[in-house]
Amino acid sequence: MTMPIATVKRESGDDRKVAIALAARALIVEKGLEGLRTRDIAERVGINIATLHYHVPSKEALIELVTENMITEFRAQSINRPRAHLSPNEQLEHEFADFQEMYDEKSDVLAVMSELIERARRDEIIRATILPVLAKWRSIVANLFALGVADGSFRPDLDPEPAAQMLIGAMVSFSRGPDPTPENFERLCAELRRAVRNPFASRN
Amino acid sequence: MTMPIATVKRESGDDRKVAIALAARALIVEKGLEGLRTRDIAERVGINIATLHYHVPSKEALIELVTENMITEFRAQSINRPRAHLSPNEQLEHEFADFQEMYDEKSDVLAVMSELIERARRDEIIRATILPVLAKWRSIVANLFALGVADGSFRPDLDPEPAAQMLIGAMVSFSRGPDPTPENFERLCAELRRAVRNPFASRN
Amino acid sequence: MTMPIATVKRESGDDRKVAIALAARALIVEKGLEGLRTRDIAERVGINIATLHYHVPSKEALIELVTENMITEFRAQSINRPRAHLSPNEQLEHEFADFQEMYDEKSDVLAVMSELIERARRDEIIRATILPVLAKWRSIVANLFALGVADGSFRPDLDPEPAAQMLIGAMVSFSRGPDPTPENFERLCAELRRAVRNPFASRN
Amino acid sequence: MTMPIATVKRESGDDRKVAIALAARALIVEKGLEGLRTRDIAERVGINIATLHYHVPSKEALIELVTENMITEFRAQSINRPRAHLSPNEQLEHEFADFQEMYDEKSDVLAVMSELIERARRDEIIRATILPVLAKWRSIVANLFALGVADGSFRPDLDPEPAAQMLIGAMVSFSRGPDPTPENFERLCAELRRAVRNPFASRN
DNA sequence: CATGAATGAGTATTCATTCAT
DNA sequence: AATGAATGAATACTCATTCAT
Repeated sequence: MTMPIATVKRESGDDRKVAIALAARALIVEKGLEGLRTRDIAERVGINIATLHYHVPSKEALIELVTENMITEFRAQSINRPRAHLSPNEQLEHEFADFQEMYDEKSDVLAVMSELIERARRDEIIRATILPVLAKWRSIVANLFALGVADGSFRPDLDPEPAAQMLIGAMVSFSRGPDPTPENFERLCAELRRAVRNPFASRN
Repeated sequence: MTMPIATVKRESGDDRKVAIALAARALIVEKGLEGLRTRDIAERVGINIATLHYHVPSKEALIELVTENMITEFRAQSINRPRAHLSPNEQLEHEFADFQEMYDEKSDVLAVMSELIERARRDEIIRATILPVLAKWRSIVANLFALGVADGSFRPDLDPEPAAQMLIGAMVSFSRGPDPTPENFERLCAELRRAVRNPFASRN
Repeated sequence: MTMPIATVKRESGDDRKVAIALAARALIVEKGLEGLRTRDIAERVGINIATLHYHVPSKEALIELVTENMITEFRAQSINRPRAHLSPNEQLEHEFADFQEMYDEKSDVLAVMSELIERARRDEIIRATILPVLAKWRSIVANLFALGVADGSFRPDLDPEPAAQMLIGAMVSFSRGPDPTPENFERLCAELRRAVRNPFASRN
Repeated sequence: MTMPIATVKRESGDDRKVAIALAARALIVEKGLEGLRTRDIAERVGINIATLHYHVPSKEALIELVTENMITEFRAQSINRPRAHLSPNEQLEHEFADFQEMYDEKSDVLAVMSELIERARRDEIIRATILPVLAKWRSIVANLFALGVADGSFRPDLDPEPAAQMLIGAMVSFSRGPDPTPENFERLCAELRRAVRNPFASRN
C-alpha cells in the first residue's frame, strides 16, 4: 500500500519534483496536511529523506510545490477554458460538468484544495497562490451570469457576484458534504438552474 | 498575547474544563487544530501541563471537549430556536440574522467549526458529534423551504433539500471567503431571497 | 477485576496499611515492582491517592511495608516452626512440604519475594530486611543436614552449608522455572532425598 | 562515571548497535531494567537521543537487542561447546569451570540475565528468546548426567532432569547469593560432585 | 544526485508527591 | 482521615533538517 513505486534510480530533477508532489498529495488525502510527514513522502517516492531535501529544501517549499501542482491541475480542470463563443446557459452547464468531472476523476484535488484553503488562512504564501485562482473562478462565473442577465437567459434581478458565490459555495459544500452522490449532484444542479433562470423567458 | 488569565489557585473541575475549552478554542483560531499544543493551552489557562492532563486526560479527549463546547454554542446560536409560529419568509430572515449574529459576535465559532469539519473527515468521534448537528441545520432549512413552497411564499418548483444545501453552502463559503463584510453579506442574502421567492406571488 | 473492594469508609490506620500492603502485593504479582503505581494501589484499596500518602508517606515506605508484610508471611509459612523434636529426615520432609504449601497456597509470596530479592541488590533497606530471613532459612536447613550427618541419616561426607544452598536453590529455581507442576516437584524432592541420604544407612 | 566514551562522530550502524547494547547492559547492572533510561544510554554512548532512536526504534526493541546480545554471549560462554568426546565426569567439571569463568569474567552477564529472566515472566518476546536457551542448558546437563548414569560414573538412581535442575539452580542461586566467593563456589561444587557420584564406583 | 547517520527542539503523557479544604 | 486539585521533573518518542561521504 505504501510501497515505493519508483524503479528508476536517477530521474531528472523535474520528474522527481512531480513525483514528490503527487506522493505528497496522496498523503494529504490520507492523513491531512497536519499528518503530512516528509519521511512518508520520501518513502512513497522511493528515495531517502536527504534526497527529498535536496530536491525540495524545506517543508514550506514542499507545500508550495504541492499548492502549485494542485492549482495547475485545478485550473486545467475547471477554468481557463475559453468559452466566449458559448451561450450563458451552455457555459453554466459546462461549469456543472467541469465540477462533476473534477469530483469524479480527481476527487483528491477537491480534498487537497479544501485542506489548502483552510491552511491559507494562516499561511501567507499559500494564500497568495490560492486566493487569486478562486477569485478567477468566481469572476468567470459572475461573468457568465452577467451575460445571461443581459441576454435574458437569467433572472433580470440576478446579481452576478453573489450569485457566483452562491453557486460555487453550493457545489463545493456539496462535494465536501455527507452524501455527494451523482444523483444528489444532479438534484443540486437542477435547483441551481431554477434559482437563476429567467422565469419569464421562453425555455431553451 | 499568551498571558495567563487565571489568578485563582484552585477551581472546581467544571470551571477549569470550561476555561480549558475556551483557551483551546482561541488557540485553534490562532494556529489551527494542527498547531494546537497542550502546553500552550495550559499556559493560557495559567495552569501546569500536568494539571491540564488531570482535567482532560488526553489530547483526543481535549478535542472532544472543544467539539462539544463548540456544538453547544453553535446550537444555541443557530438552530434549536422554535419558530413554528413564524411565516416561512420570517423564518428565512431569522436564518440570515442568526448567521450574521454568529459571524459578528462569535466569529471564532465559525473558524473552529471549519477546522473541526475538516478534521471530522479523519476522526470518527468528531464526525459523530458534528455531522448530526449540521444535518439538523440542513433539515430545519429544508423544512422552512417546504412550508414556503406549500403556502406559495417560495417558488413552486423549489426542491427543499438541495435548496437548503445551496443556502447553507452559500453562507458558509461566504463567511470563510475573502471579503466577508456586512454589505457583502446583505448582497448575498438579497440574492438568496430572490433565488427562492415565488416570482408570481404578491410581494409581502 | 480492578474494582475497589473496600466498603467501609473509615478504617483504623493499621487495617488500612494491611489493605494497602495486600493490594500492592497483588499488583506486584501482576505487573512487577517496576510496574507498581501508587495510583493503582489506591484505586484497588478504594481510596484517594492523597489518602494513600497519608498512611504511607512515600513509595519507598510503601515498598518497605510490602517487604515486611511479605517477610512476616514467609516466616510464618516456611521457617520459625519449632521442629527440634523431629528426626532430620522428618524435618527434611517438612521443608519439602512447607515449600510446596507455600507454592500451592501462596504462590504470590514466591513471586513477590523474587521481585524483592532482585531489587534488594540495589536497595539497602530491602536488603537489610530480606537477607537475614534468607540466611535464617539457609541456617535452618544447614542445621538439619548437620544433625542428619551426625545421626547417620545423611551422607557422612555431606557439607551442610553448600548442601542447604543446593536444596534451597533447587526448590526456588524450580518454582520460578518453566514447568512447576506438583509431579515435577515430587520428582525434584525425590532426587534431593537421594542426593543427601546415606547410601550405607538402613532405609527408614 | 557517566562520561561519554565515544569520540568518533560517525560509525556504521552495526558498530553503534553493539555500543548501544553494551552501554545498556552496563546501565542495567547499575540500575536494573526498571531504572534503564534511553537518555542515559545515549549519553553513555555519546550520541543524541534521536540518534539512539534512529538505530533502535523503541525501548522494547532496545531490550530485545540487549537480550539477543546477552544470549549470544551466554551461549558462547556456557553452552554450545562440543564435548561429546569427554567423559561425563570431565563434562561435569567443564560445567563448573564454565560457570565460574562466566561469573569471574562476565559477572554482568549473570546480573543482566537475572533481570531478563524476571522480566520474561511479563514479556512474551524476551521469554521467547531466553527460555529456549535455558532449556538447552538444562538438557545439556541432563544429558551428561544420563551418560554418567549409564557408564557408572554417577549414582544409578540419579534422575537426570531434576538433577540438572538441582545443579543449575544451585549454581545460579549461589552466584546471586550473599557470599559468592571462589572458595564458596568450590565448596558448592564439591558438594554437588558428592551428590551425584556413584558411591560404589571406583574413584577416577 | 544520493544516502546513512546525526541532531535540536519539541510533544504528549506519566508519576510521586503536596496542599488547601 | 480523607480528598480534589495541583505540580515539578521526567520519559519515550518525533520530526524537519543537516552533514560527511
